[in-house]
Amino acid sequence: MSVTITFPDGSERRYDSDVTGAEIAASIGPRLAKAAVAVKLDGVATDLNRAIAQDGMVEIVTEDSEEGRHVLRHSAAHVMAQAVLDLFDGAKFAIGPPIADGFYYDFEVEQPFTPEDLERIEERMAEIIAEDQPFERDELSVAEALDVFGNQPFKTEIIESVDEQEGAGGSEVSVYRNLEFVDLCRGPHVPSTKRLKAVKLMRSAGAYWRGDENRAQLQRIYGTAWESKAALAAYLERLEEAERRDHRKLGQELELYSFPSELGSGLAVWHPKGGLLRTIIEDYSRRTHLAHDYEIVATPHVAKADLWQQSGHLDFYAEGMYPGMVLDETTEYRMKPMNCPFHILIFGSRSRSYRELPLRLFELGTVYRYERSGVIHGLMRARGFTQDDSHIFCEEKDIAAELQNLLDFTLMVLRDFGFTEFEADLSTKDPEKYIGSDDLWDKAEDALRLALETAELPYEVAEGEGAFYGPKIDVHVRDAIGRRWQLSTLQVDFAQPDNFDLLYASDHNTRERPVMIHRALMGSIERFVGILVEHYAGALPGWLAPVQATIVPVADRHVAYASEVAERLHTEGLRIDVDAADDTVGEKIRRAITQKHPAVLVVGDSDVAAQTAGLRLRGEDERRGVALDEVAASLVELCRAPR
RNA sequence: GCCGGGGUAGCUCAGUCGGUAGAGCGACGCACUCGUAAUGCGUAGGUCACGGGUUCGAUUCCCGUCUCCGGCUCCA
Repeated sequence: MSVTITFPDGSERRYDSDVTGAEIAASIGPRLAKAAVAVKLDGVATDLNRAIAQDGMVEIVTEDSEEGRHVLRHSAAHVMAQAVLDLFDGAKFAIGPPIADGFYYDFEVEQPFTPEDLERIEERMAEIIAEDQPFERDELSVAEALDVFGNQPFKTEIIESVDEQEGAGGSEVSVYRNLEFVDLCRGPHVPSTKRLKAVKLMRSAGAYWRGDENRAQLQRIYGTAWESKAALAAYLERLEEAERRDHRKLGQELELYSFPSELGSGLAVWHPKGGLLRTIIEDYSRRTHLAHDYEIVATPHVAKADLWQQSGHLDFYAEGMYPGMVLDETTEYRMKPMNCPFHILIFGSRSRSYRELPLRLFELGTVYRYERSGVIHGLMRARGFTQDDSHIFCEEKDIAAELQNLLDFTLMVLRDFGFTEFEADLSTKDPEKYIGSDDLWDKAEDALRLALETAELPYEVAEGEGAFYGPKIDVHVRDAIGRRWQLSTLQVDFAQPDNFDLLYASDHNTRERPVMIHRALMGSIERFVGILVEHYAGALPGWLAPVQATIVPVADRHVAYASEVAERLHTEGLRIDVDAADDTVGEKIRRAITQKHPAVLVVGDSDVAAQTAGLRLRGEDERRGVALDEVAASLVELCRAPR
């Protein structure tokens, strides 16, 4: 008997029946055999040592692919559990999947793991790996499995719930053994533990069983595993790079903002340089909105609780709001967690005509949300922040055109700030929970889809993930080190116009309900600044840099000339500092560079004589003796705002 | 909110097995007047997060609060 195997390139080979993936890989080449960690048979990943009994498509999964690393990490998770069960008597193990860049395993143990425990576990894992223990697959009946895992309550629960993800499907469950250690698992795994060449434990943390905070709190250990020591080192370097870019650290070093504990958690103060950066961004936001036919409004930070009752926020969102302030023992006020009700009141302040629509109200609106203490993270997740928020009131027939324009506007803004890679999520109707007619939903979803396709934006549909009041698009960007951030959100809302009984007079003089679009492009100014700082590692482009150039006088006698040069450049609208401190030239240059200023000018005797300066642009070598006009032209070009 | 780990000078950190503390950088002063990523010397600067307890004595041990970090959960 023989089987015909088809490869991804379309070629075919015949093998003896019951050939294994390992043998197929070996028949193709020794390098492939060495790199193989699993095999995909008709798209389903399985172990290298399983016999293939029928014709099919075969793809060898190698350790340097994402799928291959997945296998490595899954196997590493087993080895970690094995080590923990070896070292900690009575430890119960729960689940241990591969995740992006690593893996984890959850345990129930007497005491939380200490850093020293992690070292011991890592050492034990190294021993297990060195022993080259084979991973062997076995299929057990439910009864057998319950017997094997009799003293493991989490495993028992998985078996009883017949969780296919964890290897328990139908009447059989699959398990993997290496030596005495056995775990429920769907596989596949590497053939033996020695294939794990670069494994490192990262940290431990609390986590809930099944992610449910009402259930047992387990101890999770995170680890990472890679195909080689070099790949592991590169990953650790990436983590360090992310740490170097941390906007909380850079914000302090560059004197942009801080979080005084006297204010309370999640509340930032903006120092002069950060305040300037913010102002530049806000000015950009206002002028581009005005240019796109938005009208700027302003609204207060508090409002009567009744308003939030009417908008529904107090029913659905009370936990996220600051508590009430009762005035005169009768009236309760709340900090605003959103701007929409205010904009709605402006719309409803008088009768509206179809001639005014779409009516686009824009506000840099500062809102306050009582985020749970554990989730606060610098500017990324704060309790007070300013949205570049707008509510667009339009006729049903205009939704498509409006969304189209809006998405174009959104991408323009994101590109202006230097982002080039975008991905979107389209969240659609949850058939269980929605308001508004199916027809309206279909129209809105079609309009969102069309807008995405016209903009050639790659997107994924999140089926049923829309809010009950309408579908939405979220736009994500990739930053300089490949991280994904959600920035913009465009939401269609069929509910609030109803809640507030908004009407306009149509061209037939009938009263019609407008459709509302909520949208924020940067999302929150605070968070946007945080993301920019991390994206640029603090080295902001010229137009955003609070100080665009520092002038360094070589000696005291050059300070006057330095000030003249600064004056000259100020007239071009440039933001220039003169560093007249009593330090060496080297020290002042170092200071300007570590402060990430886009340009440094050095002026000495020869520059005074020739009306020139030494010009050193970020990342470039210095040019000596550049004429001031050329310096000015060069800096103006470097610091030009996108619009 | 939950689990774990922290909070010592402006910053980064060391230290005190319970007897009220130290470095580097920064700041300030003096000298130097200097041409490309740290000039030298000196000085000041601390309720050891806050409140309570134990103790002859607490920055150190215990409890509580605030706050930060890493996760979990959450982000209408």
